[in-house]
Amino acid sequence: MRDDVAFDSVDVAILRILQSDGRIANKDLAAAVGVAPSTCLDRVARLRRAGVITGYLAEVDAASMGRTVDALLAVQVQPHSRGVVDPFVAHVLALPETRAVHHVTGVDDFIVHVSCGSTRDLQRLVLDEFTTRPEVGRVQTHLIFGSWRGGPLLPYPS
Amino acid sequence: MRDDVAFDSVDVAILRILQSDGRIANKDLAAAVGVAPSTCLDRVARLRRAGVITGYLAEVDAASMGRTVDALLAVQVQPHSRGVVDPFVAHVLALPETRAVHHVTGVDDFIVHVSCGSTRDLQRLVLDEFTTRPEVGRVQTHLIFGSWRGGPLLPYPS
DNA sequence: TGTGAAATGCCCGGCCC
DNA sequence: GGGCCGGGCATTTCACA
Repeated sequence: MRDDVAFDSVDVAILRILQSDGRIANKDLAAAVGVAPSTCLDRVARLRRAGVITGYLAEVDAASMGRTVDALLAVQVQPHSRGVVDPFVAHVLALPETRAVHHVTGVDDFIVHVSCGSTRDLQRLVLDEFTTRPEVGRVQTHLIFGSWRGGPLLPYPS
Repeated sequence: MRDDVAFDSVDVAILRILQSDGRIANKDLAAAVGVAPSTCLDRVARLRRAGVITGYLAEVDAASMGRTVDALLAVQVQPHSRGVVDPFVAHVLALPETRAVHHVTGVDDFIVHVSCGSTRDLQRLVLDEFTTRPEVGRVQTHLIFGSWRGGPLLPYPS
């Protein structure tokens, strides 16, 4: 990012491991990538400072949080101007059900990923928080049967 | 998950903080939620064992990895049977550009989030890895202008 | 919840490429 | 000279009472 330096094989190995285990001990990470612990610590700190690693976070099981119904909402917004788009995004991000918002090209303007407790909660969410808003046109609800995460993000082309 | 025990305010506070800083020192986490470090450590281990916390991971800046073009691909698959769906998902998950796959209801069967290096790479990806496959029907490409993540996942209803 | 031993993180030096 | 390696101390973790 700030440092547009190329990554060597050690950096790539570090990035791969840290994306699947963000809490691995530096000692173990160093052993896994084949450098001394002090060197490994320096590499990780460098990647962090350069903005390549943006943060660390715990992943939480949605079902444990009472979220059994996931959906993608395809939303049309009118007019498609900044004065309307920015408040809409802010409103959606403030909802406790919102997992992610994507501003996209195509017939629909936004794809919103939400997690609800039931289909009834989902219905309430769509009716009370989306279709009631004046800037919101059509809302198409796509229930999610299942989701999978891709592999770690590595330098492109791989 | 396995332990369907209710969360108290300390658990919720822990889960909120860990979802934005997965590498916080146990000592600091304990101070932030207002319990002794030993107690806090036990709480976190309990949440981990119960399957509420599923893991920890580092977040990586997509631009640093050379991914400047994100898109959502809406894919129709025929026939919509397990014998076709499972290999399709496996194929998509094996692509280095794939960030996430959602199996959804509606006109389209899958929404695939991909990160490419350029629009040219995106074109290649769609043509070589999706539309060439016999089970894949229409593929609609929605470029992503911008994305936002929702807040931490907390017990529902909040 | 508080304490203590073991382990870890991390700053420091010198060294080699 | 920039990055890599090993030593030493402060900090943290984690089992125990």
